[in-house]
Amino acid sequence: MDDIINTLSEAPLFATLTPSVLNDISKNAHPNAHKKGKILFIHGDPAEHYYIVKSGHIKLFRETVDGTQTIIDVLSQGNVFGHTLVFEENTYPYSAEIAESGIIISLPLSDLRDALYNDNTIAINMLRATTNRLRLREKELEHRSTQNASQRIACFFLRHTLQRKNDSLVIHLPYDKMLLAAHLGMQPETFSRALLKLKKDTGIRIEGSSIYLNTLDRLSSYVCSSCSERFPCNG
Amino acid sequence: MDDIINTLSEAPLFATLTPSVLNDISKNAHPNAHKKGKILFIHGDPAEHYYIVKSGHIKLFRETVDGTQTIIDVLSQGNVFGHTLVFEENTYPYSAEIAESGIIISLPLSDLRDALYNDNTIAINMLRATTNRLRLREKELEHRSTQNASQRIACFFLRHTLQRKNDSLVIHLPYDKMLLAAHLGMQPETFSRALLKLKKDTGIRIEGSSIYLNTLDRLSSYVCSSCSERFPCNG
DNA sequence: ATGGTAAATTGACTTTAATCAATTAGAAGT
DNA sequence: ACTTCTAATTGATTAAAGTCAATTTACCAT
Repeated sequence: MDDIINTLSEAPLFATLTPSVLNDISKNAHPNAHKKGKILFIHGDPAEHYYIVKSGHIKLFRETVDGTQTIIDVLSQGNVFGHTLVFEENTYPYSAEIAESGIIISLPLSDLRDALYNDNTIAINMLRATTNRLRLREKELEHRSTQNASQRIACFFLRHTLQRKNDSLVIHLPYDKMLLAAHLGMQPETFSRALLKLKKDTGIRIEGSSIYLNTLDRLSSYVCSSCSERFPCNG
Repeated sequence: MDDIINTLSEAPLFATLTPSVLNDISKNAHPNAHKKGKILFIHGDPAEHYYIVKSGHIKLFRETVDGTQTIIDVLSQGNVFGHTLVFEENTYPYSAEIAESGIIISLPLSDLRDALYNDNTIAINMLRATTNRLRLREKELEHRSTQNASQRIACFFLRHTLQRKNDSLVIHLPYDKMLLAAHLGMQPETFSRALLKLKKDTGIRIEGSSIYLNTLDRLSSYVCSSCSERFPCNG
């Protein structure tokens, strides 16, 4: 149980909460091991739980009648999802599937709802987090019109290295290329060709799912020239 | 001053607030008439005010070094913007320009900040509003990959008629076609041709900036087949 | 180790939208 | 009404990504 509280308090959403509030929120938390392919919920299901990723990867997506999938997001360790459905009787606005096996903690929305109405810090934290996410989406939307396929891939690499805060210029793709392609809004074939072009244009080295960057400078000038923000951004 | 309070209370963000809180928030509100082309603030400026549109249209946008603009949103009567910068020392994440002359009310972020930390309902309202906006962006992102130019235009028409809640099947474009094209993420030339195609495909009638729809059915089956939501959606 | 399955790549081709250039239509101001 | 400037349309062409099909590669289970 301490373990769960620890995981919770690592998320910015809950970081600043008092131990007693944290306890309230997590009293009905359950960690579950899930295998790749497992569906957690489907777009339109009544929302009763929200989740925290302890390990593995989750794919949030929606699909049209004819089966075309769009990836909303791919979440990894520490990310929270489903918590925006805290209001009233709500349904999930997307489906969630385990993309890489791992442990997911589920928590009842009702507990969060209670805490939210009682404790202003939770509301403030959630507002802050949601605003950040909104900013990310706006930037993503910008990128879809100003950046080509190769640039979007390179942008992902840059953001990925910045997030990890390590000086290493080696990237190990966190999940397979098909999913990454979908996440970046392109076909696998396009991804493959765009990555090749990126290699030619910037001199990065590619070995399977390991990418070796030479310098961040080279990449950032390749990418960020067609973005409204300067490198390094808070992507 | 009553006038200002009225405008404020029409926004969902402030609708449920008590008169005394509303008063606190609006005590330093100033309505200003602005002409088309006027810049309210620029991406990167320190954020000190947020705004409510009383009339006219505001274009929120960002631009890359080479001058390419991306439209984040086009706001009209009743919309609030800039309020998400309520936290700490922040800078505007986009620029705002008057797209159609009108009256804009400016309010200091500091007043909102004070109210936000004191009154949980404001935080909750803002969270709700921001979550809705996030959902819209997610859907927009989906549309960019699943819908073609004609469908995106038709989708705009549908959402526009639904919002107005009138039975009339006549649409008067709220702002000029160049801006609408940019808002939908396409070039003016593409817009022009896509509108022509939409006319051929669905039999709508176009007279300058007036669009006459025959039925919503025809349009919605044309559009919503490549969307993950059924018509009518909450777009 | 190996056979089977899915991912990834590559090629050929099509579709869609962007771009460049020219013309026409419209609106605002004098 | 006329000038002027900008918006809107249309045409011709190019560029980018999607699609369809065929291989090759990588990985998992036995």
